[in-house]
Amino acid sequence: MTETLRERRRNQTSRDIRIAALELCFTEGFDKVTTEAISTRAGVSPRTFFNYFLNKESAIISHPPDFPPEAIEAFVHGTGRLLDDLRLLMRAQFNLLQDDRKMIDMVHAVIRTSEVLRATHEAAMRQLQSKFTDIIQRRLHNVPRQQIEILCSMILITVGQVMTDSPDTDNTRDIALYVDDALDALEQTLKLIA
Amino acid sequence: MTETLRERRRNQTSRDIRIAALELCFTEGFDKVTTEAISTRAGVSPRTFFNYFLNKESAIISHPPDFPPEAIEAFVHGTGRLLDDLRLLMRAQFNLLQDDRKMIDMVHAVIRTSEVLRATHEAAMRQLQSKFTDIIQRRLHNVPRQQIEILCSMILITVGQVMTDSPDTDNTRDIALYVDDALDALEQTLKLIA
DNA sequence: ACCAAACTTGCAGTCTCTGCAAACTTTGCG
DNA sequence: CGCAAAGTTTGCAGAGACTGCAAGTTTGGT
Repeated sequence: MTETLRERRRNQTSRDIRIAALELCFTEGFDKVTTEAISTRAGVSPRTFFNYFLNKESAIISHPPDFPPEAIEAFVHGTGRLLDDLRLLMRAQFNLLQDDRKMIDMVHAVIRTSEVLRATHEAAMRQLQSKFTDIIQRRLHNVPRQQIEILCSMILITVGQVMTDSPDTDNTRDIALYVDDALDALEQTLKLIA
Repeated sequence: MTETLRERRRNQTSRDIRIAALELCFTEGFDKVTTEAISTRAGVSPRTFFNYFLNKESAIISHPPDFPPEAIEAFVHGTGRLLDDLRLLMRAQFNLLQDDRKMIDMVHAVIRTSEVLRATHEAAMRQLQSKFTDIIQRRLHNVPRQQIEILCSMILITVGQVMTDSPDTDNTRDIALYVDDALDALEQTLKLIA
């Protein structure tokens, strides 16, 4: 088998805690929910909560998946317009999220209930950004890293803004459409400045 | 007189705490310093610390000053290239910081010692950003707010990146030069995409 | 069935932060 | 000056996040 019993248990407990946290925070707001309440609902001791998560925030915010390797290669060796190829790369990434769509929307709703949580979310995004920067750098060897960092910030900020601003999702939309909205908004903005 | 005794005392205590916090965190790192240590060094009780500051972070991070009104008007009714006029506006804002130059550099150094602090700093920047957006919106009535928000994010992110990335300051440089560096980097980046 | 490694739990303790009430200070006023 | 109102400081008790430790339980391999 691919997973030992121990691993399955561990994943299950982790999921239990995450879901307990998400459901509680969705109704009560992040700040009103104690780690004790989460642990109880998840059926573990408060101490165990901290064996799984570094802090209350990380039970809600999880790291986004990596970019799919084949999409990375396609981008790095791509020959299209930079923004168009970026769009493809990001769609590939977003498609990985399709399955957790419902959870992701809940997480975004919960993020709106707390400044701390928002900050944690942004920290997670920064990690994504650093991977993102590395990838773009591979395509644009000769461009100074600082500029690429700025470019990445611009893109991720825009995606974030679109995802939290957009009126409550109808949930039927393809999640990758966020990427399109964001990049369109970005292109409009660029015209503004030029 | 312009300030009553009470007000002067209050300002002085606030400054005492801020300085105690900054000095301690500069040498020990934000996470190693307790609110008790800060209070003791500032010569007040731990309870008083929280009468002055909402939390440990806010003793380090303070809100940036508002944009000077005359600079705002100049920008709103300006006729130059958007980015050039923005540059003037931001320089005017940065010039207000000139006096606290030394403290600001320390704050930036301390921010690097803690994720939490960085997050708090970004939250403060977000507030600036919202004022910034309002100002630009006044000049560009007909542009959708979302695009202006993106524009502001881009600029503030770039400034932040320049300020934290730039090799340790020589402290003699005009602080407003950060604005120039940032906007130059931004313009370079835009060329990349076009 | 048995042992070692992995996991869970309780407990005691540190730290941030809040509410409350008692003591003290400043201020405005007669 | 002297006194009341308003503003401030402080101590104390307590909630809640989080850690280290040690004792107990479960699992995986032999």
